[in-house]
Amino acid sequence: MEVHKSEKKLVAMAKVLKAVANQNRLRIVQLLLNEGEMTVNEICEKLENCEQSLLSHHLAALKEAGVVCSRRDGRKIYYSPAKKEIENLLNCLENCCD
Amino acid sequence: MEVHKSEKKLVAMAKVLKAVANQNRLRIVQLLLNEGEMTVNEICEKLENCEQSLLSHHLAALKEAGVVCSRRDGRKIYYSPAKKEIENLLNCLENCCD
DNA sequence: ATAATATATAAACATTTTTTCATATATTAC
DNA sequence: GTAATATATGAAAAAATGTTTATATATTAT
Repeated sequence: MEVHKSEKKLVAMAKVLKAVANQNRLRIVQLLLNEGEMTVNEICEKLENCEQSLLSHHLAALKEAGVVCSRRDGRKIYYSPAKKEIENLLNCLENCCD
Repeated sequence: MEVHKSEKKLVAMAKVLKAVANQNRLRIVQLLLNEGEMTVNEICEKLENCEQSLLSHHLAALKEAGVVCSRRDGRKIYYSPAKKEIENLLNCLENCCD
C-alpha cells in the first residue's frame, strides 16, 4: 500500500485534519453524522460553551475544508457532512483511541 | 453506527488529530508507514526544511499523542508508527482528499 | 417599510502552536 | 577522561488559531 503522497495531496490532507482537530469542531461533525442535517441553532443548542458567532466561525472553517456542506431553507441554514468518507475517517479515528 | 463519544474519548480523538494535523508531522508519519523504522537522522534527511531540533519537537509531539513509538539502539533512536490503526486512519484520510 | 429571526462577518484580543537557538544528555570511540 | 555523534530539551520569538464583541446581511412576518 502506498502511503507517501504528493505535496499537493499532503497539503489537502493536513487541511482536513486541521479542520477537525479541535474539540468543538469534532463534536459538530459527530453531531451531524449522528443526527443528519441540522440548523446552526440546533447545533448551537447541543453544544454547550459555544455561542452563535463562534459556532459560525467553526462551521465556516469546516465548510472551507470540505468537511461539511450547507443549504439554505428560508432563513435557516442546514449543515451536514460533506461526504461519506468523513464518517469513515471518524470511525478510523475512533479505533485509534481505544 | 454510533458516532457520538464521551467527552473523554472526544478529547483523546482531538489529541491524535492535533498531532497529525501538520504538514511536517503528517509527512513523518507517512515516511514511517512507508519505510518502517527510521532514525531521527534518516527522517531528517528525507524531510527538507526541518532541522534536527524541530524534528525532535515534532517527534516528541507525535509520541506523546501515541502516534509513534521509539526504541534506542546504541546512540541512535528508531521511530516507527505506534499501532496499525494509524495506517487505517491515514488511508481514510487519503480517501477524503480525492 | 419596519421588526423579528437566523446566520455571517470583521476586527481586536487572547491563547496555542510552531520555529529557532542555545544548550543538555546519552552513547560510543579513542 | 576527552572527543565525537545522535538526539532531546527549554526558553524566547514568531506565527497561527481561537474567542469575543459588535455589526452586517438575508429572509420572513406584520
